Amino acid sequence: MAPDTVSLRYFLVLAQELNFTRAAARIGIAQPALSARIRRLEAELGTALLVRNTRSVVLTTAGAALAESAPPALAALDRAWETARSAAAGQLGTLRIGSASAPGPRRRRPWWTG
Amino acid sequence: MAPDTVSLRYFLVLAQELNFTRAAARIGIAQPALSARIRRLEAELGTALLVRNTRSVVLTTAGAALAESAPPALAALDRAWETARSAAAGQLGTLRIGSASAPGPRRRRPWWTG
DNA sequence: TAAAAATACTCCATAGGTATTTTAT
DNA sequence: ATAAAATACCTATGGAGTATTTTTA
Repeated sequence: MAPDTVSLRYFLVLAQELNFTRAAARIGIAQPALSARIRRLEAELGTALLVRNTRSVVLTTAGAALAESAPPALAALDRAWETARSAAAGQLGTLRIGSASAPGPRRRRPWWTG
Repeated sequence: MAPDTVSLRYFLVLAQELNFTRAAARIGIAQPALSARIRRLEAELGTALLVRNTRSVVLTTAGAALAESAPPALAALDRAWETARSAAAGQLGTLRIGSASAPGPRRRRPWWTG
């Protein structure tokens, strides 16, 4: 069974940064917390995702494969989630015509959006 | 952000059974634990997924939408997970020709496979 | 020697369990 | 009266934090 999505999303940030300290900062947790997450994730998978020492962090084959295949799956999951939200909204039958297509305020992309 | 997949999978079992007691038994947890899970899931989503009383459990529009859209997303996630596993195996370069296509022992499908 | 990951702890929130109560037919 | 969901309570574990240590270029 696939792991909890949070660890997976953390891993994807790390796969971009290839630096635990920076990735942890970007996510907003402490570096040891990220280390622990990744360790648990690897334990669950049964394989290393990254090879690290104090000077470099590189993806293993498994890590690269996951970094490539996970994002679309997570996106699909997020869409499913939003589908449920909008279905609930649709149920109410409320349609604000005036603001429906008006763009909202610009926000900085959160860490979990790749 | 989409929730942890465990709650989502529990919900999908419940959406099939439409009975907390039976769904909990099928999953392998106690009924109150499932009730709590679903309550938290609904809180996170911000909408009810099911309308229940002691005599009936029915999906809301949001619940039905989620029950429909979540399975393919979860399947994609499981595939991503397996991809990483097999990439790791591939890395080792080990190919047992004799048993590669031989079917393994038959197992009962676990609860999370729909 | 400096930068970065790992380790060692402490703390709290979450999720599970059992026992019991409430509710609707 | 009964079946099923909800509530109450307790416990254990996971995941976070801070402080420190280890490692290697």
